[in-house]
Amino acid sequence: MSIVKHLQEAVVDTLSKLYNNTFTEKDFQINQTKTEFEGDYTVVLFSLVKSLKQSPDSIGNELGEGLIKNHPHLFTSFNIIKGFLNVTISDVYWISLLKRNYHDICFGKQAMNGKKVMVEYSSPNTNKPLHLGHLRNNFLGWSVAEILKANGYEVIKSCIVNDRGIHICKSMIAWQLFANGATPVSTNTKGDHFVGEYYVKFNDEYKKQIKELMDQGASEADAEKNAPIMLQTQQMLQDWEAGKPEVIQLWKEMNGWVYAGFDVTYKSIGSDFDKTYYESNTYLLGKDIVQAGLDKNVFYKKEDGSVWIDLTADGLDEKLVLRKDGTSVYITQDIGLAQQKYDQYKIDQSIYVIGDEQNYHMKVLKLIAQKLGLPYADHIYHLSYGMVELPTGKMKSREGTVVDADDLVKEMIDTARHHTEALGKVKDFDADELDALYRTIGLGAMKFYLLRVDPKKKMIFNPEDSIDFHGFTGPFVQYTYARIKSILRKQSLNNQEAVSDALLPLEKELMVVLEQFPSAIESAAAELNPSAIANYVFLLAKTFNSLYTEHSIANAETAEKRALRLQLSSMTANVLESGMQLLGINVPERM
RNA sequence: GGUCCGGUAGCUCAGCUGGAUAGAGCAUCAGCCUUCUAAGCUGAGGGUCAUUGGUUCGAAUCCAAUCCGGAUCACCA
Repeated sequence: MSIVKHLQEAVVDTLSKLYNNTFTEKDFQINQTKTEFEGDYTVVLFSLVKSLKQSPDSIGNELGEGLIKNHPHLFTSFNIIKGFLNVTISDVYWISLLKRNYHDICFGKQAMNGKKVMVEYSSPNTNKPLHLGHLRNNFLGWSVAEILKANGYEVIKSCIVNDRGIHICKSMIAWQLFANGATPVSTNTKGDHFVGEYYVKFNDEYKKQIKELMDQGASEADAEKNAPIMLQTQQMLQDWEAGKPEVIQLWKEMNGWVYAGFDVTYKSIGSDFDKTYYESNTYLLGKDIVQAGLDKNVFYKKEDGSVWIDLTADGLDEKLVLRKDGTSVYITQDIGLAQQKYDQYKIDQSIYVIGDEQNYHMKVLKLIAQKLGLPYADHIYHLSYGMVELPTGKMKSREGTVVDADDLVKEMIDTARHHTEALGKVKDFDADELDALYRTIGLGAMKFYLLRVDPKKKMIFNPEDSIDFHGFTGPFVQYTYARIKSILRKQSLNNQEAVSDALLPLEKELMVVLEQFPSAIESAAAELNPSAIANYVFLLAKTFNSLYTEHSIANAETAEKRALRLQLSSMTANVLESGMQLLGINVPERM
């Protein structure tokens, strides 16, 4: 149980005894005491003033004395300043907490709770390579999965690959027109980049044709509709749906190139999935659900045969769920896929990591599921994240400002190499060890940079800041870990006399932060917010570094102090490692 | 226009279930390596928490209005 919970219970209990009434933890507030005052945690008394008809100071005195009398092992002293009751937690409490947990690499994690969650993330299109936005998505999805696991959930990571549709046909047509049979192998190009080039070529040609048609007097709308390359693409989509062998053959081949490329990228950033869905397999799902919805009068059919749902009563619009020709739309297959996920895994919760431009769509999806009375409807959760923008504005492929994932990874690893070489601390590493280290640091910096911001908010990716390895960054935390490990390699951490007379302020401060790790994991899971972990881990590293510079660990004043600080160091290293692991970031033993 | 999200230091962000003098990092300036890794530490300057009004003992935090920015409202996915 956390110290805050202990304190809440103690206050409730003491208030009840003192004032012969029932209280709950909602009747008062507990905060961490500000550093300028004496004490560890603070009970805010104002809310009690009215019901108890006493001044804050008098309540504080009675409560403070009661707390110490009833819980002498927990609290040692108190003071009251302007209506705030500052309570000091006993060193005995902190030291016994330390003793129980300093060697526990699972500190803060919950036992399995028997619940299953699916986290869907990444969800790439197979017509172009992954970019910076995908990286935010991937890191978020991975981290949220780890955070949920730490809270006792069984997690299934899934990915839906957008492998069909008009956009895929665009790359295919362009390849037919312009490639002369070139392949990734013949051009020595990574498969996803190779295909992406043809997607770009399509758009260039398309624009050219539109301009030609307009020069001949066509309206813009007509030109867009009648450009030969667009007509060819639409024909190809129909051929694909009809299963025309040579189209299917080309589609499979080009998708194969892209998958090979994605595999490399996923491997390099450490992403993987337990289950991959392909839209080419799922796009017909959901039609039977539409029929069931018609039977239940949740949906209605217009004269032309198209099927709709009226969501105007819920503040949304009328939405199409089936075209007049009977083919399904985006939302139809999403309902179908949601059903399939539930049928296959009997999941208790389904989390979708999708950008906030789809807030409306996900709202509609959930609402439709609810209206259909589907059992998983209430457990659909859209983890909506904001766009990643550049200091110059949005990324635009047209202007060539899209930050490619592979390029960025490479750049980060290169930067890590430069920094490491300049510092020259690991000259004895062999080539493999160095590669692994550069990768750990480079990826650590990148993941931390993208995860440290609240997912809901759009964020600015500043290339210069992102390769900074100082301050609020991944390498800062990694460095702190490596420093501790360096000490622990040289010092034996035998399980003895860690008792100390009194914790020094910096020792206590570190202990207080360490104690908050379980709460940090819990609230990160409740909010599905990895940035809470990033902030926590940074605070912990910073607090440790202060202690480290101020007090010697290996050469402490006494043997007891030495044991205490070694245990604090060990626990800090464990928590840093666990916390970073929740972000999908590795920590190096040396750097 | 409707709906949703955001606006906090020069920049990037915390803080938002109301609490004490609004916090970090970067950048700027001044210090600290003969001792456990200086990718570190200590300190300084830097704020009309978009604006206005309301609720209250107390508002960056809650409510309302306004201004600014973004997303979305496709028989695209």
